[in-house]
Amino acid sequence: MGKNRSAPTLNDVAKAAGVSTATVSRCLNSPDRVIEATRQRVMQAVESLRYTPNFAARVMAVKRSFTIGAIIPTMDNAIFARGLQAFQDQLREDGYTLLVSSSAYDPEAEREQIRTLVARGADGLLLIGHAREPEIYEYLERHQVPSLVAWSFEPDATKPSVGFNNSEAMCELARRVLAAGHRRIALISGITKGNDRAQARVAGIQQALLAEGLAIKKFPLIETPYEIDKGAEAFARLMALDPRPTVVMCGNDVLAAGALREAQRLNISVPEQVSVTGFDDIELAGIVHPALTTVHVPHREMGRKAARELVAMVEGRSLGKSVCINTHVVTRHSLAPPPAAE
Amino acid sequence: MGKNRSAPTLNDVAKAAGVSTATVSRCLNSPDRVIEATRQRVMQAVESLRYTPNFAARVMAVKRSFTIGAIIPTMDNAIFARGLQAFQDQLREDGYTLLVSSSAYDPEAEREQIRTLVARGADGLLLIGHAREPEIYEYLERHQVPSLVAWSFEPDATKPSVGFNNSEAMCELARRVLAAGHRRIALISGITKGNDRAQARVAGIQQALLAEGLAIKKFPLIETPYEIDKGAEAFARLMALDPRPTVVMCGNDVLAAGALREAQRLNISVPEQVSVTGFDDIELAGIVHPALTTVHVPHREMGRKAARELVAMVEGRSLGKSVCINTHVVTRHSLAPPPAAE
DNA sequence: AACTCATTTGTAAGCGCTTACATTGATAAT
DNA sequence: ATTATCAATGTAAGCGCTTACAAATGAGTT
Repeated sequence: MGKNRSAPTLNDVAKAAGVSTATVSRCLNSPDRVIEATRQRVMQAVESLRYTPNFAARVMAVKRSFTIGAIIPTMDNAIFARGLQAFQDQLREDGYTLLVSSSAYDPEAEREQIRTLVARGADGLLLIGHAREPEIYEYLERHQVPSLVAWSFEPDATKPSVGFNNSEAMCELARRVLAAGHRRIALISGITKGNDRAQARVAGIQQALLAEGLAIKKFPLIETPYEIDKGAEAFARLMALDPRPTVVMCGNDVLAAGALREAQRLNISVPEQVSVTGFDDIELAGIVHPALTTVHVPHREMGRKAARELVAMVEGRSLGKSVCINTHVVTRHSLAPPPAAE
Repeated sequence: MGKNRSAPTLNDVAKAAGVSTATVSRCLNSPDRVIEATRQRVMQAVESLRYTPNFAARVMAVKRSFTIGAIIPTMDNAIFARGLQAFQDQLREDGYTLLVSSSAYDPEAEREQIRTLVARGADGLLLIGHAREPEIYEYLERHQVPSLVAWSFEPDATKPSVGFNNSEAMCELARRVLAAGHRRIALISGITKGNDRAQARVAGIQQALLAEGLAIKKFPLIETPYEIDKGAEAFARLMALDPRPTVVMCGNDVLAAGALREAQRLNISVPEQVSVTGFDDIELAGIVHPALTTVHVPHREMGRKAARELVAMVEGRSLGKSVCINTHVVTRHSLAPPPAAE
């Protein structure tokens, strides 16, 4: 019959089933508003034509996409993977699809991606961290796209957030470090510019120091991208310092893993000679040698809760409630008292 | 002025600039088909209204979405992250957006996702591995969506593929293992059902054994999901065997990392008492202790090349050419000759 | 029997954009 | 002066779907 080679449309199905397009649409979207007999006929046509509704057309018609966008700094390492997976799982349960893109920690790229996602009709957006040009929030406002911040908890910020208190978490870890007897602390932080999580973690350490009323007002601090090799490099530099720090706290587990690798290369034994700590408690933390003492972040819980809240916002059931996720220090083997010799 | 609260449309811009919608559209899509003066006026209107074109509308009008979909088995660990990142980077360079979703190694879920992506108007699809119901390929055919397989290379398969020869790669590694003197080999494989990569890797080992003309026709084999804990578990079971294997080859680095962790817990020293090998050479491989002897897969290269080829297919410049990516064994410390004592 | 009301289905408008085609006005060629 | 040509812009159809509203049908009420 020289059938048209292109994909079947609602119209084709309607013709095949001998009904109107409206009826077909109803069969697909609210089956109970159509009588059993016709529904069967329509469904059969759908089957035999292998019809798949055109999403763009649907979006245009209903002005909803059932899509949530997420812009994460990177997909390259595992930091965001677990939380995002949970986010997606919960979203799917609620009937939404996740669109992910990564900004490579570049604010300009992030802006671009936000625009793209909005243009694509995302019903809501998940953003990582609060630090962002106000203009972006304005844009989101104007386009009426609900958005939520994760990986950070700041109830007073512009946007609601589902996350954890980075500074407090790190502060707690620092307290343990101090309690172990360390006084010469060094820090390998992620790049703090435009990254409120990294900033807060540094601040957390300062806070702990202050609280102890110690004379230590400053400590060696290296900022570097969240990459294993960078962590290794930074560690080497720190070890060249005189006096050498007795503990190297790291902005996350990836940096810590790098530090550990370098320690091994330099024949510096951890934790006997130098202690190392991480942050995140990703899988890596339990695998490296020695296993990392780090801050455990319940990423999955965070992901799920963020999804629930964002969906509630999208569906108009919430105006955006912030949720604080509790972290805790997990003690493994990379932190021990400093060497006795002074 | 009681401005409409909803997002501005092409029409709004047109009015604001005092031109027709066609002209605005041209300014945005083919600026040279419009005179400088009007363009400026239009662009200004775009700016001041903070206009973002509606993607769905555009897709409907041009029947192209400049979107590529990818369905990967999991985002939960790093196996696919690097390659996918490279895939995305190259795609962006060519003006396409990537939509990722994960199937959790579930064929049914994958089918679902494929339909979703097609409905969303993906111009092309990236699939992992060849093993798949023919019905799916039929569906893709019917919807005229070009698709490409990655992480596997099989020039004779239904779909073109950009990947590597899993069986040959593993065979080469097995040869090294044999050359080191091992005869009691055990394998921790991923689940082979519906996973041609896992199957091929097992086959590669069998091949190596056969080629050596050895009497070893079978070897202990445990299939388990690609998770660290599962790798650890499997390793423990293998160590309980009598006679105990002198080497445990693993289906990928994640399983190997688990094996290593368990070895440490059991106080079995690697490689002195038992050797362990991985596959993939993800970052993890260099960090664990001892560092893994494994198969290096140039994931980034694969990602980029897959993107290039798929875009070429989408743009009608190619009918689908398969590309083989070369892997090589990287020698680190987890593989050594078996203990001398027999 | 006449009427009301609910249920099922159909009709057609409209979502925001692109683009084939029509129109306009200016310049060049005759 | 007249006409052909071309560049810049406008007009309007249509992409595939949903849904407000209308129409038709049938059951229950009085």
